[in-house]
Parts: sequence; structure tokens; C-alpha cells
Amino acid sequence: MGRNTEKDTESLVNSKRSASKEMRRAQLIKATIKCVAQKGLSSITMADITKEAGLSLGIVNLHFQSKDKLLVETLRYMSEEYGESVHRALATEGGPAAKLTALMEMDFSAKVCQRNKLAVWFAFWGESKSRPIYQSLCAKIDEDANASVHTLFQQLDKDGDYQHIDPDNFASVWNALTEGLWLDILISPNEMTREKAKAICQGYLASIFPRHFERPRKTKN
Amino acid sequence: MGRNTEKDTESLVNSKRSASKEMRRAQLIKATIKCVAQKGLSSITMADITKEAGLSLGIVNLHFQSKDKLLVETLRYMSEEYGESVHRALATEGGPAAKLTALMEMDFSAKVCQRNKLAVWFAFWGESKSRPIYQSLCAKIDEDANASVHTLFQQLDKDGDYQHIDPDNFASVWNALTEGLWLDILISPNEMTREKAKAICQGYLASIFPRHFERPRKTKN
Amino acid sequence: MGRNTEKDTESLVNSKRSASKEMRRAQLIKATIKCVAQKGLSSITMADITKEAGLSLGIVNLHFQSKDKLLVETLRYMSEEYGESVHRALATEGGPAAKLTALMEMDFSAKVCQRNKLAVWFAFWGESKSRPIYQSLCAKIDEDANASVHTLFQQLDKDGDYQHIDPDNFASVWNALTEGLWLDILISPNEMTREKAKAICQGYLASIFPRHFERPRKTKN
Amino acid sequence: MGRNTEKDTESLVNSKRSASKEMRRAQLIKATIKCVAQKGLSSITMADITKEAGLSLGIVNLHFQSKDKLLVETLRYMSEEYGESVHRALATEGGPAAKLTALMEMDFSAKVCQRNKLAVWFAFWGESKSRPIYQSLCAKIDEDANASVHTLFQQLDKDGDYQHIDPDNFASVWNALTEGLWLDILISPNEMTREKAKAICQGYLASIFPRHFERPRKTKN
DNA sequence: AATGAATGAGAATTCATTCAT
DNA sequence: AATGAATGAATTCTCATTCAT
Repeated sequence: MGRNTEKDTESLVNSKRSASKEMRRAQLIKATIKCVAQKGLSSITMADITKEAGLSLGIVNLHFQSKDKLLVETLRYMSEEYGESVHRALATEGGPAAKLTALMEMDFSAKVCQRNKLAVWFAFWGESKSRPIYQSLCAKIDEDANASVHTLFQQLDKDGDYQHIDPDNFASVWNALTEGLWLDILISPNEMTREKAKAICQGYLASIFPRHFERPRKTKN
Repeated sequence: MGRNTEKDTESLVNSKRSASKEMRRAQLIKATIKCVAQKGLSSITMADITKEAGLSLGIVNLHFQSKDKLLVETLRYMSEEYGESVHRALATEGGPAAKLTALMEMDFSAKVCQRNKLAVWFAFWGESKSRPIYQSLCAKIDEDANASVHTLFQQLDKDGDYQHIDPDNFASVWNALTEGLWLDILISPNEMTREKAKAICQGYLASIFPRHFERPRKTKN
Repeated sequence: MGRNTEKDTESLVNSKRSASKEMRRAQLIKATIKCVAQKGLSSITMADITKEAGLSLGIVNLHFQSKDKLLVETLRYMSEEYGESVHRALATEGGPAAKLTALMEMDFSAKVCQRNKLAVWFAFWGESKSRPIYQSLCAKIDEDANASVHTLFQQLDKDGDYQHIDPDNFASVWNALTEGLWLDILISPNEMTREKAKAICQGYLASIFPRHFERPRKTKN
Repeated sequence: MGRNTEKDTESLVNSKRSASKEMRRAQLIKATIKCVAQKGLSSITMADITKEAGLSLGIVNLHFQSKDKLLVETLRYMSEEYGESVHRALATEGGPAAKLTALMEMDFSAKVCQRNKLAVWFAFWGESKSRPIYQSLCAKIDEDANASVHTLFQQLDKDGDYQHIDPDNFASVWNALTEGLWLDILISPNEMTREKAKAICQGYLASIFPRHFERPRKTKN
């Protein structure tokens, strides 16, 4: 039942009785992500989640008190995980171009940009209007990433002496662009792939900052 | 209990007994949209919807057979409504620049881009991975609009003799941009407004097609 | 499954679809009383109650919102029913002696003093410390009845010119006496019966107000 | 977390590891009494009880096998404790009047007649119809006490040469009176206090056996 | 002896759907 | 066509009990 395919918690988790509190929580959150991706926020049940995690029905309430809180913690986990990825990308050696490339690579990496995770992001975004706690968690991470991108674009503009009239506008486009491409990957997986998306981003950067970015080999499919 | 604030079905709808089949369906779909926006796809109930519509509990099953079908019809309704808006924008008198402007105005108009509707779009997108029917409805409308935009960008490039290396890339960015801005409006309404979003789009177009589009007055808040 | 053995709601209740809201509530409350008597407050389930009532599982939440509220309403029903019995007894034609006799007859009548109902009273009393709403409902009815008894004792004292030093003390004893005898009937049904209890009360009255009350034939078992 | 405020087990109990089997049982029973009073029989959980006792969740099953048995042992403990109090009162030096006074003082003493304990008595009485084991435990103690009271009343009658027609009747009243007053203290603590209750009992005795008992100073509040 | 994480049966509650009116 | 009381399957949540440590 190959669960827990991506993190380091794995080995410990399987010994039923031992796993520490934090481990169990992580295990359940991961099962939740998988289930939300597969069944959608509106139809997952506690039974789905605990079965996916290979644990008993009562365990969620033991560790999270309620389904609701589990979902909030799941979103928080995803936000933090994404935040760390952003942080790591921004810590890349080199100038703003290198950092921006790293950010792009991360945003469309197999880990971050898998359809499973995209589905979960959109699921939470879809509920964010009716659930203020979702909204504030989503807004936070979004705004943080946006701010960093704005700085990078300004540095790039100065760095390359492009003298663009409004580098901030390019930055804003960039930010929205990423999310829009995610949507395309999610709902039109036959039309849009991670590779195509990266090429679009790359082409966009090359058109603005030609001395920093090369055109992608081919934009065509 | 002023519901249904925006369409032309209104007057007929309120005379409880007379409303024709089609009217009832529209009335219920509108109530559904409102409820999904307010409560989220995962927690709306038939009782919520029928109460919002001012009708009896049993009526949904009478007109739509099941909740599930009502939701699908709701998405279909929204897709058609959006498709018609696109169609109308593309029918604008004038060249590709005028059409593109019309498209943009439409995408960020009060009617299309209200947070209620955005919430519903994202709600369906969030479920689209697990519900193939949602996905195909969403993909269809998205791809149609995208195709038109690609054509417009190509015409614009030729029209203004810009000789851009890859106008398709700009078109792809444009398409994703719109959706990304919708997300920002949905989850960070304090940071992103319809006006700001339009300015970002306008700035983007001006930077690519300067002979067709003016810079917006100000991008700053 | 002989339910509803004591009231007038019976005939209507059995036609599944027709029963009015108020009827359904009464039907469920009666089933609750029966179940509490048989299983105890701490182990009745909604399934017990609805099965006893011959109705479906969901119906309690439909009519009472929650189990908790059903129990409160049950106590309220019993309080009101008892209150009415008291009221009826006090309306008996004749002087204070006749009224007091009526009260006593009522308190130890088959209807009021059946072990089923006593069990329910004690069940609620037993929870009253931890459930303020129970306490206030119980206190209310108790205090009302007590007040009436005090008045009767004062009238009797004056009426018969007994010149007791403290008729109020006799009244207080009387009030507590009734409840204490109920306990004996409940927990020692072999030792204490309704008939014996009445004889004790009668003997007590005869010893205080000999010109108004006769001694019971025999106090012995 | 000052628990167990009233007995002599205390000092030993707090040294977690040392406590002997008997001590642990007493500690758990006291925690149970406190919890039943505070939360009611129908909603106490093992977690409540063990937390109150400052012990681990698993310990009840270790010492009592099951929750059910713990409750039975709790009732048994209370019955024995009360039985001993009765016994001690009856052992008072002096004649029947002194013994009866001692009994009354005990029944309305701070220790026996605290609302916490009354709540527990009523809780068990409330379940006694549906739980034969509770009933037999309750009946036993009740009948024992009653028998002693009957003897005392007979002795008093003879002793004072009152020549009452039916001293047994007075004894029966007395027994029920005590329990009825407990109920009043439980559910109408603002109306009935231990002091008032004693005054009522005292007044009752004075009216029957004026040469043995004085009237209380004042019956009024 | 003691602990407390884990279990899972059992309870309350929810809610789409049905159907008599 | 419309209503809304009733149903009962499905779901969440609770909690006594178990058992590895």
C-alpha cells in the first residue's frame, strides 16, 4: 500500500507502537494530502485517511481532536513546506538571476508541482472564502513569496541596467503567472506540463531580462 | 431576502407557482453559487441551497435528480455564462487590441470577477482532480479562451509589426496571468483588487505592444 | 410493542406520516421516559428511544436537535405534568383537609408514583448538581408544591383551632416526607408500597390534625 | 491540585509509587465520588477520574478491572462509610434520645451531607432501577438504618411514657424525612441548608417527644 | 505496578433522498 | 409541481479497554 513516498519519516512510522507524537501527526497529514488529492476535500472521510495511513479510526481525534483541525494542520504543513522550499531557493548561491531560476525550478519541480499537491492547494483555495483560517494561511505564504520576487526583479533590473519603467509590474505578472500555470497543469494535464510551464516562464524572463536569461530551446510541445 | 441580484431571471422567479421549469433550475443554480461561495463545496447542504432559493427541500431532487447533478449543472452554467462573456468580448468592434482590452475588462469586471464567483471557480477546480466531469468542463472553457487569446496575440504582433520572436509565449503568459490574478483577488483581497489586476495586465500589454496599449496611470496602490 | 400506555395521544400517533409536530414530540418524550426508567440516564441511546417509539433513528435530531435537548424537554414535560397534577389536586372541592388528601392521593397514585416515573425523577435529581438546567427545573416544581403545602397546613391549623406552635414545621416535614417515601418505593419496593406510604402519611396527618384526619386502618404490612 | 480533602488516606496517597493496593483503590474511589458529583454518572469518563486522581489512564483497569466495577465499588464504599457513621452514632453514650440526636447530627453533618456526596447518592439511586446491584446495595443500607430508628422510637416512647398510638409511624416518617431533606439540600441549596434541615428534624422530634427534645431556637430562615 | 498511545466498537449526529399529502 | 416530515446510511466523534514499554 506504498504510502509515505516522499519524506524521511518513513522507517520509524511503521513500528506501530513506537512512533512519537510528531511522527504520527506527520504520518496522518501525509495521508490526508494523498486523500484530498484523490477524493477531494468534500468527500474525504476519516476512514479514508486512517486507512491510507494504515492506522485505526480513532487516531485522528487522538492527535488532532477533530477532522477540522487535521485539515487546518494539513494546510499549515503544506504552507510551511512550501515556505521552506522558497527559502531554500532564495538561498541559492549567485545573483538574483540564479535565485529566480532556482525559484522557478522549485515551483515546477516534481516535488512541489505534482498534480496531487496542486489539487490540494486548489482544494484549500476553493474553501478559503468560507473558511477564514484557510484564507489567512494561504494569504500569508503567498504574500511572503511575492515580496521576495519583487525584490529579485528590482535587483535584476538594476543589475543588468535594463532601465525598465516598471519592474514591479513584471514581478507581479511573474507571481500570478506561476499560479496560473499551476491551474493549467491541474485541469489540463494533457495541454500543460511542468516542462512546458517552465519554458513559458523562461521565455517570459528572457524577453524581459535578455542579458540574464536565455530563451528555452523550444516552446512548442 | 434579496437574492439573485444579477440576472434577468428575477422577476419571473419570484412568483412562486408560475415559474417554468427552466426558471426554477436557474433559480436553484444561482442559490447554489451563492451557497458554495459562502459555505464552501464541502459543507453546503440541500437545505442551505433550498433555503437560499426560498423553496422547499424536495425541489432539487425534482428538478435535478440529485445534489451531484445540481453541482455539475451549476458548473456547466458558470462555464456557459463565462463562455458567452468571452464570446461577447471577442465580438467587440475593432481590431485585436480592442478585443483584448474587452476581454480584460470582462475578466476583471464586477460581474465575472466578484469574489463569490471566484470562490466557486476555485471550489470546482479544487475538486476537479477527483471529479473527471468537473475537470472536463473546466478544461473545455479554459482551452477555448486560451486559443482565442493566442490568435489575438498573433494578430497583434503582425498588426503592429513588432516581430516578437515568440508571441505565443506572451499569449501563454497572458492566459495564466489572468487566473493567477484571480487567485490573488480571492485570497488576498486586501492586497489585490480588480483595479490593480487590470493595471498589471495593462502594464504587461503596454510593455509588449507599446504601440497598441498605454501604460496604466499608476501601478502603485 | 405496547407503547404509550397512559395518555390520549395514542390513536393519532400511529399513523406514521400524519402526526403533528407536537404529537411526535410527545411520542418521543414518552418513549424517553420509558427508556430512562428501564436503562437509566447513563445508558440510554438514541437507538433505544427511537426503537421504543417505533420511529427512525434520525427523528430525534429532527424534532429536538440533540439528545441533550430531548432530555431537558423530557424533564420539562414531567415537571409540567406533575405541576398540573398538583394544580388539579389543589382545585379539589372542600376545605384544606380535602385538598391535602387529594394531594396525597395524587402523590401516591398509580400514575404519578409508578416506579418507572420515580426512577426518572431520581435520575434527573442525580444529575441535577452537574446540570444546572436540570436543577432549576427540579427546584421550580419542588418549591411551588412546597409553598402550597405550607398554606394548607396553616389553614388547617387555624381551621381546626389546633394552636400548634409551628405548623410550618409540620408542613416542611410533610414535603420532605413525600420525597423520602418515593425513594423507599423506588429502592425497596418489597418493603415500601404506595399503600404503605399513604398509610404513613395518613398516620402523620392524623397525629397532627386528629379532628381532620382519621388514622389509617393498619400501618402494619 | 488539592484533591481528597477529607480522609486519612491522604498522606500516603500522594507518594505515587509506594501506595499499597488498598490505598490506590481508595484514591480512585474518592476521585470517582468527586467526578460523579461534578459531572454526573452519565458523563464521567475514565480519563476524568484518573486525571482527578493524578494517575494514569490504565490504572483503573489494573485495580478494578472495569469502569463498571469501579462504580459498584464506589457505591459499596459510600454505603460502608455511611453504615459506619450510623454505627458510631448509635454507639453514642446515653439513652435513645442522645442516640437519635447523634444520628441526626451525623445525617446533616458537613461530612455526610455535603452536596457532592448527596449528588452521588442520588446518582446511584437514579440508576438503581436499571442496575440491580446498585439497588441491592442501596436497599441494604437503607433498611439497616431504618430498623435502628424504629427501635429507638419505640424505646423513646416507652422511656418517656408518651403512650403514642403508633410510634412506628413516627419512625417511618423520620426515616423518609431525612432523605427528603437531603433532596431539598441537593436541588434547592438556596432554600434548604443543613442547619434548617436539622431544625426541621429537631422541631419534629420536639413535637412528638417534648420531654426529650427541645424546640430549635428558630425555624425561620 | 504503572503508563499512556493505540484501538475499534458504539454512540450521536448529519443530510441526501423519498414520498404521502 | 411543490412540500417538508420522515428515513436510515454514512460519518464523525467518544471512550473503555488493551498492551508494549
